[in-house]
Amino acid sequence: MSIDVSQSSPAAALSFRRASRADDASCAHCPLRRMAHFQAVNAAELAMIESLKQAEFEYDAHTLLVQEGQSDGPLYTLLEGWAFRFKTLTDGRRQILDFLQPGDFIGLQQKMSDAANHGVRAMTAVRLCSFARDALWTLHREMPSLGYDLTWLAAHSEAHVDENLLSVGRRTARERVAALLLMLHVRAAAQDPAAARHGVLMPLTQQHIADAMGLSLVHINRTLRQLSQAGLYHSTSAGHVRLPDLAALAALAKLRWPLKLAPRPLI
Amino acid sequence: MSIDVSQSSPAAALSFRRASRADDASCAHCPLRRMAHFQAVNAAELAMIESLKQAEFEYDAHTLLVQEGQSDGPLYTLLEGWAFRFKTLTDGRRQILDFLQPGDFIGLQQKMSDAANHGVRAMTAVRLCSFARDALWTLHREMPSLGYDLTWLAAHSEAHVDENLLSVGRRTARERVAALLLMLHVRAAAQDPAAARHGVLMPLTQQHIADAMGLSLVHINRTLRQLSQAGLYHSTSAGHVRLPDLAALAALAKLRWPLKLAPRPLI
DNA sequence: CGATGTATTGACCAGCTTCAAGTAACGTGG
DNA sequence: CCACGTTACTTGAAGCTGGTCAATACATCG
Repeated sequence: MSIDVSQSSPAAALSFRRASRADDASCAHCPLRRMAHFQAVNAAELAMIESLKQAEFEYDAHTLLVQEGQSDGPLYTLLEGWAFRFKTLTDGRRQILDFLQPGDFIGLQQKMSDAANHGVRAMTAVRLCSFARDALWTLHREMPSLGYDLTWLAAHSEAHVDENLLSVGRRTARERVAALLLMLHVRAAAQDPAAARHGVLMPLTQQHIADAMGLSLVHINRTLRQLSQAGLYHSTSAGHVRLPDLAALAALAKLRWPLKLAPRPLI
Repeated sequence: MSIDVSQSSPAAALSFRRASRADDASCAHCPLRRMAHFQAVNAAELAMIESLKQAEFEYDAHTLLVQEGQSDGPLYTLLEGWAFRFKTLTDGRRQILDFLQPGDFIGLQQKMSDAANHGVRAMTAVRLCSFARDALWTLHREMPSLGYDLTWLAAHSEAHVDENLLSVGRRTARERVAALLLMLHVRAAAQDPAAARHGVLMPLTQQHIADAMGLSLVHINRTLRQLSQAGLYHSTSAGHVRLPDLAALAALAKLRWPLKLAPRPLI
């Protein structure tokens, strides 16, 4: 059983720092927008996004970005680093719902109800772009194309959770780990296709994998070892992961393959 | 292991019939709109919805409404009956993602990508309201308040999957069944608060519960029996379910309680 | 140089699956 | 009206997947 105690840990509570708005924080020069992985925007859309942007923040790894049950939580776009969404049971058992990578929107689901029904925690140091509280409605009203993008993001966020639910509900431990590594690898590689040849940076601990796949830490360890011995998984230091045979992993995971990612809207 | 063979079953393939547009199928008189459970719309919004509505269809129980991988699938609002969304592995194992009740939107996620990444199957006879293929973009463009509602629906659909993922990943069999029954009961009761005193109509088979909670049919049977003997669950004939002590079930399921449902937008 | 977080491995066992068989309810056609 | 097919539900027995407990190794870091 995995218990989430980090909320009450003083280290986690104190481990954040803020950065005021950087000098060149304009959305036009946002490095994410240069990636082919993200959809292009026109000038009007860019101006609208810019006008709703409030500031950039930086937080340390392990910072709690959104608390479960929090009302009137923040609205962010993740610019740098990884985070995860999670839910806990009343006795503390934690389930990771999905992992967030640069470009992902934080707080959309929560703004649609009176309180957040999941928490969000940074896995690495993160850089965030924060938006005005009423940005969602403003986007819809003033710029329907961006409102449409919000629906797109919500739908695709659900698709990630759908895939994880399929894994946790119907895949064996080996299949789950293979599927998760594969999905994260594809998403991470899409952000930097060139560098992905030699492996991809995936700042996961085995505890993260366990909490995402509904398994115990011990069993994840044994399963990773199996995959490693089968030559399907190789992890170097500092979270650098190489998956030498993606197709074999996909077959093992009973995953439809190949997987092609559509360009994402970026708000 | 649960294998989904029903796609290839001739009974399922032939078991649908269509109904042409009914005489009084205007949205203004839609019985769903009279429920307090759904948000009110103004005249302009109602006219917009009406203009995008194409026809009403009726299908028999077990009909496949959306096929996994289908491109250019339909866009429906479920008016009557229950359905479920599901995904399958390449070897046929099936996971139910969530259950759809009247008022739920079908096809939103699928329209946001080039192909449906999940299937939808009717559990009972269903009545559906179908919309034009480009209705999503039209709604966003012409009536931002309804575009916002679409985002709302997508976000809340994800919340259901989140809850199921928490169950499947971190709850024991007893807790999972308790949580599922409770969530479905609350949603069903919201549709007809008056009738809910004496139990609620839930057209679930034990196989559905098994496929939704990632357990085997046999184990669901034993678990339901336990709950029944504990006096927490009572099922009469024809899928009428009574949960005598909701708070006790919630405590058993480690679910935050009470659960209040916000009024849903209805498109 | 302890302190802390992460990874690793062994031993034991329990929750759940699988296999198997049988009952019950219902509709359909002879 | 009964025989039959179909679907849903029930129960027992055996065994496997993965959990729990425990101990150790290893790294980083203030």
